[in-house]
Amino acid sequence: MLKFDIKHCDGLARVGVIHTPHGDIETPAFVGAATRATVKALTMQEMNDLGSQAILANTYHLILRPGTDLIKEAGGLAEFCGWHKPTFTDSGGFQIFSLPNVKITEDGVKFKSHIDGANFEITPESSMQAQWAIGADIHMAFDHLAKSESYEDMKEAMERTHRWLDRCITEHRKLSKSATSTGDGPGGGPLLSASEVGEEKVRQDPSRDSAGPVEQYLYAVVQGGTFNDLRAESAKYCASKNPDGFGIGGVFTAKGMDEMLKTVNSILPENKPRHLLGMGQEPIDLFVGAEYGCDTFDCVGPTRMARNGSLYTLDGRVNIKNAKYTRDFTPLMPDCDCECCKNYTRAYLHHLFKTDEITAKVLASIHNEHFIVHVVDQIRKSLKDSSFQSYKESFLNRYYHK
RNA sequence: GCUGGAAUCGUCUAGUGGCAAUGACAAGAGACUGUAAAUCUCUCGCGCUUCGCGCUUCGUAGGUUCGAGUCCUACUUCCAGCA
Repeated sequence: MLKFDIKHCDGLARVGVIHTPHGDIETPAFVGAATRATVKALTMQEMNDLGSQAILANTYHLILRPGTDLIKEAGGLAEFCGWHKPTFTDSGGFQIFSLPNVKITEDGVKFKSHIDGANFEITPESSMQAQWAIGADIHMAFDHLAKSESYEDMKEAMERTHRWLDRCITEHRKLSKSATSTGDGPGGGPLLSASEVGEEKVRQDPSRDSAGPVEQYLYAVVQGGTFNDLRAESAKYCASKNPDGFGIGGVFTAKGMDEMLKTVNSILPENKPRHLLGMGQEPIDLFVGAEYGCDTFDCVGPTRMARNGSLYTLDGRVNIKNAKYTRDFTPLMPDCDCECCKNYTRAYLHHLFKTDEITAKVLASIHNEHFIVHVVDQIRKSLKDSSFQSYKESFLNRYYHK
């Protein structure tokens, strides 16, 4: 079972530590989105330097390219991409449901690769197998996203997610048993990573289904959309299955999120970590998420917006491509201690974006990722010293110009 | 000097009698939440009461025509070939 220590509580909010085979995550924490085993525009060294504690890769993308067998052969995700800290994988459910022409059956989902049109099928079982081959520390159950916001569709998606969760858990246990019974010792204990076991040993053991750590963990995913009765039902069901932790999925805006999280996180067991899937583009998402009991977050927003020239500051987002920054020789954010703000001016960033230099996206991504990671770090600190409410109020007032 | 060819929005470009005028780039602005996203959208002659209306535009000046960026004449400039 995944070890999660809670150090401090304040209402639903909590400060804790998730102990993974690749190290600890101090929570609340923002997890970098490394969909294709890379945080776009950034090296793992840069991610480490800006303070990131963990990354999340995507099973769907890695199945298509380079293929999960290749990642297994490489020694698992951490070895493959050079990130020797905690890793998550998303199941691929969310991506597949956003593709056109998907065929959903009770068994699984048939779809065409967005790259070359090749036919694929992912089932709860195959998603688990793929995630074990990738070998991240924490896996997400393969869930079903609703095709619309309607109650009927949400209910259907939630119920299928629950049935699929049962299959995910069965398959996960099977794979876990297989991993622990093939020579690497039962459990191996925390902090026993593939690299510590020894690359050669891992690579030469064809009987293992995973090249990652011997212990890998599964989060159930809570669905139910904006309907609190469905959320409650989903949280109860997921909790009853006793997974290692929980993903909260299908959330797209901070509006109404507080009530939803109150419902869900009051039901989920307190002693297991909760990951709010896909939220964190807006600082308010992180404040509300942490306040109402979420421990980790991931979001593509910070790096995507960085690549598109929209940069976070304490006074709100700045579109650095705007003409008004041509002669602005001040740092993007004077109080920021990221590599970008410490060394470069707005005018320089503006120039790099206008000339479409790769460095523009690199520096912007360093800043945005650092900003969001840092906001969550500050939330954690403020919860520890009981200054959360005042920090939240002053930050949000300034950021959203209230 | 002769003979061809060319001149259209900041730049390049489409246009062959119904046109405020095509496309690209540049420029200006906006969007982005478990990444088919280094992507996408909007504006881009001027002015308004802006799902429309008015005005002024395709080197310059005339002409033909109901109507001209498009046809004719002259001129200006540029390009190519020949002297």
